[in-house]
Amino acid sequence: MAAMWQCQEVTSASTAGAVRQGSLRELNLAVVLRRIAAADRPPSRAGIAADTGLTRATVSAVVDDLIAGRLVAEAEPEPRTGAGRPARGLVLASDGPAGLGLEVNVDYLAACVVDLTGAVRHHLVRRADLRPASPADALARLAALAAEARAAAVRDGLTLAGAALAVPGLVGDGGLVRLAPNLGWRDVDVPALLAGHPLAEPVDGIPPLVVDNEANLAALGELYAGPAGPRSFLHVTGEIGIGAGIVLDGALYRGARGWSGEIGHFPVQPQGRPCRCGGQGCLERYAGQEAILAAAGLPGAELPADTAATRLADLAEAGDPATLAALTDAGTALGVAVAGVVNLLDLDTVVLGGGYARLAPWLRPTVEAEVSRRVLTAAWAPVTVRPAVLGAQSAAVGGAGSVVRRIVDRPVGWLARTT
Amino acid sequence: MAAMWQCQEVTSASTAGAVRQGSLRELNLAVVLRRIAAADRPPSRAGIAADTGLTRATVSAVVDDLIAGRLVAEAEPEPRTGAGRPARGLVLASDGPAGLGLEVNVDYLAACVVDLTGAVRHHLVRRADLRPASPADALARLAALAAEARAAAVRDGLTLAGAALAVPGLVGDGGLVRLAPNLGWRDVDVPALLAGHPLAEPVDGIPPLVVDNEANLAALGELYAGPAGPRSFLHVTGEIGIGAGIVLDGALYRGARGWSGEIGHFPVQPQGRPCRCGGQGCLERYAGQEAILAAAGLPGAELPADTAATRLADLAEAGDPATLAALTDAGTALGVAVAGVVNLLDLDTVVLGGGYARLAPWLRPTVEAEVSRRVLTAAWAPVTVRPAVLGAQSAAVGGAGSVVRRIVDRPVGWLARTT
DNA sequence: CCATTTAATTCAACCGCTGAACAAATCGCG
DNA sequence: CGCGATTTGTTCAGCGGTTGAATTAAATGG
Repeated sequence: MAAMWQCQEVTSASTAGAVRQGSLRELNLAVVLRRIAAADRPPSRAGIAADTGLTRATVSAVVDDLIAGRLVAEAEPEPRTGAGRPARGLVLASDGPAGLGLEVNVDYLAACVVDLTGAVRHHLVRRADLRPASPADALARLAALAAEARAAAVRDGLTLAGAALAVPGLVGDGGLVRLAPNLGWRDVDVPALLAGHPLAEPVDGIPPLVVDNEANLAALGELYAGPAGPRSFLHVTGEIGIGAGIVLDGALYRGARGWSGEIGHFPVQPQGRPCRCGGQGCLERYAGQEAILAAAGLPGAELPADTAATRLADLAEAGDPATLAALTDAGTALGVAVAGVVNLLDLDTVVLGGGYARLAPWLRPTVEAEVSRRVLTAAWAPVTVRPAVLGAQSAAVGGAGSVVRRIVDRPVGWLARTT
Repeated sequence: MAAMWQCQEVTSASTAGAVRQGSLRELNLAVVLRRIAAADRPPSRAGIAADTGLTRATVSAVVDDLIAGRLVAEAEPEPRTGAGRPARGLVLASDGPAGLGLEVNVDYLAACVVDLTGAVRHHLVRRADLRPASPADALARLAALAAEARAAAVRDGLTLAGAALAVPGLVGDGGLVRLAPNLGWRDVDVPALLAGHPLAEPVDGIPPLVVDNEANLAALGELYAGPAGPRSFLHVTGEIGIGAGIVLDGALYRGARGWSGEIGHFPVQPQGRPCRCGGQGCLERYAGQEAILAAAGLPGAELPADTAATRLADLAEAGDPATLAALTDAGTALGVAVAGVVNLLDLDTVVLGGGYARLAPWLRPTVEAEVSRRVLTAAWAPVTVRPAVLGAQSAAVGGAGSVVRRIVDRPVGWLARTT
């Protein structure tokens, strides 16, 4: 029950559980819907039947359910192909359920609405320094922004099916934020602080809000962004701390306790600079925002993350030698860590996100150099290093995407709700 | 098709594929069989029904199929509990299918037979220096050993359902060993070299032999060894090279291309000793067998892995200061790497296997020290470091276990074969 | 205009789960 | 010793959902 507050993908109902009579329909609804979602052009019922091995009769029945539940729509203009009755293309509905993605960060609040097709329908950002604000105050402001986004979604005829909140910190069970150092949060019980707000009112016993680490949700955002993207990759988010979202075989890997991705404390210099974690030579001390700013000769200012990346990028573009050197050093440290991870996990793609997305032009060459030097299999299996396509805002989009993805993976949950 | 040669677990038939009418039975056979396999005492039909949510009638029908297929047997002596008709306990059959595990290593060949219950029924080891032998010669000797093991299994009334071969190197598709440096193998096509031998003759289109990396299979061995063991752990195999098998959520993680686990080139000292991989300061150069032997003042002898670990253990037990210092240094380097991995993947257990199993008494304290110092969450989520329960021979046992595990995960494959 | 082709629907048949009733086996209690 | 209580396992009619073939729908091409 507590785990429900944590965002988690539904891989398959049958992995562990028994398969009852009704599960048959439940599973086939998911199979057909996933096929429609994954197709690059609107597939026909007959095509789905041929691909999946189901009968055309079954697919028709399943599709009828999906259309009745506003998850699928028929695409009117179908591409002509040859002789025979023309197929009627099936697409994900763009007026059915949608997901609400929220983000609290050091210097902004964000809310976005993503529909079933993955399109970002609305995106609201409020810039504000949230460090002085209390958690209750920050969440109240976030709730107001969420209400605004919800109103916009309703105007579009969308129904919000749930929400996901991205937080820059460790999240435990029950939506409890154990520690968000840069926000100054510790043991903040988000659902309790939102009590009374619609976001916190369970519908059918399912809380509409999940709370998750921003690096995890940002990685999901990248995963959903490209339909044909890599299925295993590392998404590194560079802010004051450095976090990583790990996607393996198309699923976010959370770790035994949900605390995976702490790449910031990867030892890049075991006898090096001491770190607040108690170790020495952690990546964060070489490629974290503060380290880069310091090396670039900028005052150890309390710059918001976004501003810091922009400032560094401006200086780098202007050719400032200190900044360029700082970025080279940071890229080298990052490359050492990334190479270690790639050696261990055999990933083919590394995504630079958060502040790193903006700095990718300068970080990428050094990271790639370290990777190709240190990764054993790099010679005959190249590793791609690229900036995040969603940029710094991918956490909110990824959160919203995770909501709709859950519907695609288990449509029965949504269908049971409406009927 | 090529992937068939690679050992891979079957998570669930429905994860991707459609669910047809017959899949219902297929899935429920797996559900019931898994439940019997995972139970700590022989469960009854009624108990399984209560646990899974299936009807007693359904469970009975499914169990009948399983018994007819020699996968399950009724345990005669059932523990008395109270009033009511006594339950008839169900156990995995110990006279049905079995798996054959094979291993080629630098200084020995091994074959073992594991039955459905996970019991090691036979275990044959031939010590021999295989580096001078050609791959064809080594495989011929292995085939002879396999035939011996098969004969022993047949005498027990067991039916070999497949075989898995553990190799200390990178394995590609189609059973091709791309590189096994310590054996001196390069691009060795195992199925081709075994042509004509029963091991290489496909049955029902399924090749009976899969080839896999020894670190991967050893990790699987540890996974299967403890029924209540950890579901996510790192299994580090210390030999001349250092490999790791990564088990996440109860499944072996292979990486995007099947080459995960190269922890030997984790950068523990980025500006440190150059490594044959082209990088610098790789773990292998500090905690590999050669490095430890050199630090202990032993000649850079071409010792077999097993002998080297034994020699070092003997010296350490005798209190030899150079050896103790060497093991401390190696443990520190290993601990740095392990801490990095645990930070990244949030694992709760690290298993020391291969040669490290023998050296665990001396390595463990330093590894644990580095882990607790460097792992962020170590304070409130302890990490267990322990030697492999199967010791150095876990790869063959794990390979055999993976064969029977595949049957438990998808019993239809076996049942369809016999009927 | 009609044969051809492909898409989607309809419908009887069938597979396998469901639920309840029934038979089997043991314990408790008088 | 006998009988009710209790739990296990089986039998069987019922039913949900897929199957496969026949049918209708809608377009192309000669």
